[in-house]
Amino acid sequence: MNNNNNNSLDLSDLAIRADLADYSPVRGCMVIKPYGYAIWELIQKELDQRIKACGHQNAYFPLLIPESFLKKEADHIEGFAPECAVVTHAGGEKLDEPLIIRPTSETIIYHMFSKWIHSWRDLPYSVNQWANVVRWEMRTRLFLRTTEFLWQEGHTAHATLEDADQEALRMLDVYLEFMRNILALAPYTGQKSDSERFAGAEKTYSLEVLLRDGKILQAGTSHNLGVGFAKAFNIQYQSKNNELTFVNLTSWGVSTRLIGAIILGHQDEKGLILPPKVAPIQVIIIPIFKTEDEKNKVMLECDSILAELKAEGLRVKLDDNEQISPGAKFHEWELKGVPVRVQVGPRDIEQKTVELVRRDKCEKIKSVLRTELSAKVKDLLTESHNFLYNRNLEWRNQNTHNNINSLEELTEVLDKKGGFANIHWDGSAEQENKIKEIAKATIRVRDFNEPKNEGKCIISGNKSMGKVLVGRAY
RNA sequence: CGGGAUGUGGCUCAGCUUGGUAGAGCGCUGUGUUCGGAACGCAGAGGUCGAAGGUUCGAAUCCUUUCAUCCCGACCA
Repeated sequence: MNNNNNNSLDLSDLAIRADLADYSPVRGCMVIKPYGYAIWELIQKELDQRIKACGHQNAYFPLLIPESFLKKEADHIEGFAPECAVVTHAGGEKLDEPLIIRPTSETIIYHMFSKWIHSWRDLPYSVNQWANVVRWEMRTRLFLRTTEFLWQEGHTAHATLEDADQEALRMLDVYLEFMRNILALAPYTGQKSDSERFAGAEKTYSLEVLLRDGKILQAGTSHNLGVGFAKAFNIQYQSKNNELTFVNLTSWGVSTRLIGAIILGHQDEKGLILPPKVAPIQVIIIPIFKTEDEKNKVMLECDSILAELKAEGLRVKLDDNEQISPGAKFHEWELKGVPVRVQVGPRDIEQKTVELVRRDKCEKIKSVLRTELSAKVKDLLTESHNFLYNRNLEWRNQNTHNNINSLEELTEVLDKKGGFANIHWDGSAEQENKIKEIAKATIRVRDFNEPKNEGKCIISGNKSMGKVLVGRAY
């Protein structure tokens, strides 16, 4: 209601002004508008290819889950019960058993797995689904935490815990490659602490992105579920030596939160900066003219540019709205984060050139020869991706603080600089709680690339088996 | 669920203290001049002031109740 500040880092305001989404009449829910949904479709397309390349096929499981299913795995129900939306009435009558609107689909999928998996020959078994889920979160934020959100959840079953672990790590790697090469983001990857683990999992791995405002976003997770769910849902197979054995499961997912990661990971004071590979419009063409004669010439040129860039396979749009001035269009398309802008005016027609502007650096490239346009635009898109990725990587590295030796220092550095603190922690829940309560931060992950050097916990002074990344997250 | 704030044309808000029957900017419609970084003129359309009740000759304004939203915490992809 009262978004009257000009803080460019205000996500809700930006998402709405850039026309990605709007609030819905239901608290915490959002309407994803065409421009925002187009980003999601591009994310889906790229990720879906990668998931399928791993041998996982798509399927679809129902939205409604019997309440009793959630209760079968003790940790799972404990973790999810408070945030479930429950259907108690249907067809004008009270239901014998309430139905849960899925907050995630482990239970229904594993119920089906128990019917489908019988032999060691069935393993590994896997399925992925693109779906919506509902979690009644207390506080919501557009794209980062909405009551209903869209995601992809993959589920696999394996003979051994090691196989499951390998799969969970493989899918984490898929996400990492995707985030680097498609979203131009450089997350840390690693393992979660026990308290941050998914409800019902043995191990949870995650990707943690540093945003422009110094806060951290968990952008995706991959879980090794062990045999917990298999026991709860009785998923057993006959091994080669004819023994009934529980399977080891994994689940992994990323959501529309990735759009939040893109917005907050790349934005600047002018608005959105979309990574070229998921930009619904990669190139916007702006015609500039005064007279009718100029208009004819300029529009003819713009049409030819549009056709040429389309033929190159680029996502291009010609902004031929004559009601607003070119200057107004510059601002609008900058707000919307279009990576490359092509400006064509009478001067260009005369000189057989165009003017290019790249969004990431807001840099003008004047007098590009018309004949070199396509090549130059493609170069710019590649450069822009690299620029955004490197900026995010450097931002993360510069804001990873390694020399912190006390809880006070931890709090101070997070207050002043944000980012990640890489600290020794003794592994106890007691010290972890102090980090939460005093430094107002959480243990994000134990970074895979951090050498496992012994040290002393910065709080207790007890022995630490390696550093963990701590920070303030959304 | 605690703490804070706000509900007035599509959007951002003024008006409320000190009641007299609603205003600005932006946007929108039409039109003319503009157009290389957010153009301007003219003419228009659009509001039971979140809801209910009360006080009053009279309520956007005062009182009571209620609903909703946003921001800060606890919870989470």
